[in-house]
Amino acid sequence: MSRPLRIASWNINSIRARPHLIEQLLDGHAVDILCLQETKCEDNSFPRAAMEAHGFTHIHLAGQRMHHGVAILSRVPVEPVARHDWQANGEARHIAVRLPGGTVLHNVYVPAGGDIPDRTQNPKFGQKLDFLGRMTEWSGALADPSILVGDFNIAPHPEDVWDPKALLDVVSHAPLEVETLGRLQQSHGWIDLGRHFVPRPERLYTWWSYRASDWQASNRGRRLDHVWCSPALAGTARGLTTLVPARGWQRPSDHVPLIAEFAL
DNA sequence: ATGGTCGAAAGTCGA
Repeated sequence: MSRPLRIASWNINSIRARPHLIEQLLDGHAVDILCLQETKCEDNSFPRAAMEAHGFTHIHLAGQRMHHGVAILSRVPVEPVARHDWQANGEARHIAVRLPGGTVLHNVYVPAGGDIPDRTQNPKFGQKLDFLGRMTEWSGALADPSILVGDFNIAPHPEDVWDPKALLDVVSHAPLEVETLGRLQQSHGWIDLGRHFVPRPERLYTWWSYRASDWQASNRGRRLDHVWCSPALAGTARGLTTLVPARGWQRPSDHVPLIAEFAL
């Protein structure tokens, strides 16, 4: 039997500003498929040749100027299947491909949602909830065995944040958005591989703010990035690595990569 | 402790 397929998910915070991070990830880890969020560039300025030089010859992009943007880079043949616009506003936040064998891989960048967890005071928070609501309608009708990765911008459990009390009224851990994400998870029975492999109450984070003077010493992290899979695929999941040291690399992203292994 | 730091862009804004 061939070795498991390694699928990485990473909010890179501008692909053009951080090509060195891709190099460093690939030097240390065998990645077959790389899902990126916040590429922040239009498709015609994506560093396609540099990625092809790493063997990612199958490149599928949903980018836009300045903000957002997602990409799936693959060494193995994959077929593009969808680019959902769940807000119907043109923002590039989703791309999906079909893997060999038929599993569909979805890469999503959920809206951050602004600062105040109340849609009447903060329309961005309402947009985040509505985005998740439309994802839930979509997810409830999903027939294919699927993998859903990305920056969900929500840390659902108390152990997913450094201080659950301090973050109760902070967007990313507010009860309303956590409940809304829970409905999305229930709509398909999604398996949260982060907690499948690192059960609570162990703490697990994937993001640390740039604003801390020493991210490692203060360790005020949040688990905003996720890999979910269909129940039918749970038995194929072989592991999920959260590459925490990447937060300490040169000119880092504020998010670290997740690397999931599937024996598909 | 309402600052703190990034990127894209050339103002600030979004994160």
